[in-house]
Amino acid sequence: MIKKRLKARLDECFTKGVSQGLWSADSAGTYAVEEPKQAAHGDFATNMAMVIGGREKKNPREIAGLLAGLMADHTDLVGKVEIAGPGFVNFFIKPEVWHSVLPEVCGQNEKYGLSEIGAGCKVLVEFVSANPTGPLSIGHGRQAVLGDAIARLLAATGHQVTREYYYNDAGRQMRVLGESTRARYLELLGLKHDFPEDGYQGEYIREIAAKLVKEQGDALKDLEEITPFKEAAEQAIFADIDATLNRLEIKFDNYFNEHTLYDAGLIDEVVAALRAKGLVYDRDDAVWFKTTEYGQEQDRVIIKSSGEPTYRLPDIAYHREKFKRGFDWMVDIFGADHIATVPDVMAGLMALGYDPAKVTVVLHQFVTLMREGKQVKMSTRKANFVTIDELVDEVGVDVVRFFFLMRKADSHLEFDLDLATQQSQENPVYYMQYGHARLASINRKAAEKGVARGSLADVPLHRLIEAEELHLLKSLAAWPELVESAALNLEPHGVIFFMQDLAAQFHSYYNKHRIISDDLELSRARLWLAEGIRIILRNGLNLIGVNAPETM
RNA sequence: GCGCCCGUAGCUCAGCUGGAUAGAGCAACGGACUUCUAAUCCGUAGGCCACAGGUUCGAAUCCUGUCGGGCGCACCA
Repeated sequence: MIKKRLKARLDECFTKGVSQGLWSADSAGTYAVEEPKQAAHGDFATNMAMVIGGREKKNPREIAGLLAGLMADHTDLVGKVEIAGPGFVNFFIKPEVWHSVLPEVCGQNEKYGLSEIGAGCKVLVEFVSANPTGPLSIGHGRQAVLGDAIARLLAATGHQVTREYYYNDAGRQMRVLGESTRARYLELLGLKHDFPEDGYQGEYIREIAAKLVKEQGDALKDLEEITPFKEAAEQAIFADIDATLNRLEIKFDNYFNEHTLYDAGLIDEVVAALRAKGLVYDRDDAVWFKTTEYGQEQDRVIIKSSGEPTYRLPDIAYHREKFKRGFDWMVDIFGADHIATVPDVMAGLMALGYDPAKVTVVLHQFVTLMREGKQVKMSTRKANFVTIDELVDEVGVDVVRFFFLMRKADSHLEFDLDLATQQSQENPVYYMQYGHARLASINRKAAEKGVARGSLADVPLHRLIEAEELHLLKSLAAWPELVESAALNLEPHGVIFFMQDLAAQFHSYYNKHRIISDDLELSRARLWLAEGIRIILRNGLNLIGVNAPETM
């Protein structure tokens, strides 16, 4: 928030410099305000002089001098300006400016950090999208939490967010599911049965079959039709998935069934549209899409010789629907194993005249579960399959959410079960939660001792002069910008790193300085600072869907 | 063979829209609880940012190549 204010002043100076003929307008928008790593280099710095110098073949340090002169008009914000190194201009913000962030933070409270940069932007976040063939896996879990956090971030920045789950309850997978269920059903009745070659072997199928036996007895034993089995399985599995998502506090606004695309004739429409553009042809009884026109190595089949579409066609049709439904931005969260589908969908959209730049695909890499230093093997169809539900049973919702969000999506995620189950110092989740609990405890203590924070207007915030205090205030001021950048870049892990740093600063400060002391005025100022920190920790934890406990 | 992702401290990872002396947690070692929650803090140690070139005032960050790891490359999804 202070950074933005400084940037605005800098832009003013830049324009003034242009009108005074000090430099040309060419460098507009190319310079940046950044936070130097070294405290000695000021609160903020700009590379403007070096950028201009480079472009206009002028001495950067001279430009820096001119800029520093122009900044002399802004002493209300900047206390000291220094020219350093190759032409950096360093700014030292006045302490009272840092003090002024506290009323904003505390005044806005729950709303501090929210913004409207996404106002008017309708965005669709598609995630999980697992077909109902079994419980959610660890990989689905990462995707669910990631998608949910991204949706929360986008909503926090004013976007109009729709969360959607896309699934298909037809097709081969589901047929095998039905057959697997029937086989277990017959098995339970002690009848002859053939378990499908590639059937689903999980225990959950037996449970579904057992329920069928309980409810219907042997009434289904002579049925040729697998539909009742399939439907029973689908219903039970979806209920299960839903329950798991609920535990993780994840809700969807809409479930989009692939089937509706067929029913509405939209699949045929897409084929016809592509064919009309000459981008589709028939060969070997199949229908091919000329993806080579869009830079791919080979054309792809969109309708098999059997007459069934491949996954590409409905995927394209589905994304076309997203556009037609009026979304300005479409975010797809996919596992890394779905990389191959992305170029096909993009090509399809381009062919249909839509702008693929409006679709952002977030690919997340795989999760490796570690226990006692060794990798836990996860085979989808076999016995040692680990579900997200089991993981939640073992470590709890907060830890699962936090661990899944700790890494950027691009990184392989190593989930250390030993670390996650530690209810102690090593576990990073508790570090932040403990910070919040500690702050809440300070408030209780203050009340107990009869030390009221008082009205913010009357509190002598200028008493906050310790380096740690100013640094904390600076972090509080940076929160809204952090949320914005995490949202626009679809990177929830940024929130976690920020909060970890804030919690660390607070813990350190707490150990070094007393908040409640005999100095009543100072105590009040510090209590307000503490409240500001607590507000951000709580808002941040809410943003990633982790509890902010009052006590621990 | 082709495409995408990754390679940073012993381990797990930030930093990557180029900026000044590369960071955190864990593990190791040494300290701090009569005072607001020690699930905390302070200190020590730990680095050819995989490698080699290139771009420029300046590269962990951008480009090219090499090596290593993961994931894909169906008329499966």
